[in-house]
Amino acid sequence: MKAATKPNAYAANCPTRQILDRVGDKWAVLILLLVRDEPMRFNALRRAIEGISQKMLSQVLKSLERDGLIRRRVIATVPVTVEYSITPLGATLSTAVDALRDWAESNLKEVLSAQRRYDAQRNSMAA
Amino acid sequence: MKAATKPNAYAANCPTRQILDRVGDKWAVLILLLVRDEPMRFNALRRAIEGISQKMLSQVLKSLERDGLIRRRVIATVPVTVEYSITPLGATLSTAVDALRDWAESNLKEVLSAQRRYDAQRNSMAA
DNA sequence: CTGCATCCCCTCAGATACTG
DNA sequence: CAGTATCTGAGGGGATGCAG
Repeated sequence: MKAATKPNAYAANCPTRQILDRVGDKWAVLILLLVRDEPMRFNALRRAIEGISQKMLSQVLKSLERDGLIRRRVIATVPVTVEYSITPLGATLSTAVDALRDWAESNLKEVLSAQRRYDAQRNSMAA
Repeated sequence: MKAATKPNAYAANCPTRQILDRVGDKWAVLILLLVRDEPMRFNALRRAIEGISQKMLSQVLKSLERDGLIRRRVIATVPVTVEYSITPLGATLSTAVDALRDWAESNLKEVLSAQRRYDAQRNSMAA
């Protein structure tokens, strides 16, 4: 069809966008950062991440495993134990995510004040 | 209630999560990277980003402006011209986003092959 | 303990039509 | 050109109950 010499991130079909979407997932990034520090069990993750439902957790874990970012290891105990850990691939991604989180923590105040300024502006308009 | 000494990104109320969510937005990042290269007009953005609706574009532009990441400049021509450009704050964020996009482009193949492996595994199970 | 299946709500985003 | 307003469907995600 078209011989794109380099990926166009703005095209709908661009696979890079798939990755970006995954990173944008509400929970995926949090899970990634948690299991990077140490392998974690299902319910440990559930407790660690405030507000996540069991359905979402299991769903996101599955897709992260599918993408090769985390590893699922079943230990045949009674009852069964399942441990999630990060893969080398996932570790490289988490580095990029770190940069993002750092930015967020560093610039949070500035963003919040920009929001206040914007809202104040709008309110004075309305009045 | 609790005297958190440092922000807990896993807590529901953590404002850092707000930022992460914004970055995870399907369109926001694309817009940010586009206007960073050069100031762009509304319809130029619309054309550049395949698949975005005019409603979403206007909505995302507004929230990016609210966050202080882009700047909206109205030029009093007939008909009116509106130009969107990146702010210094937005530029620093876009740097972190670059790292992410680079990761995506570098590791896309590996992710896709991990997905294929995972799916093959599941199919053989089913059979 | 670690999940899957179901129900169900409610938001998000696309389509369409209209305005300054 | 640069938006806003309204309607509507699709689906993301929570709650609950059951299973290996």
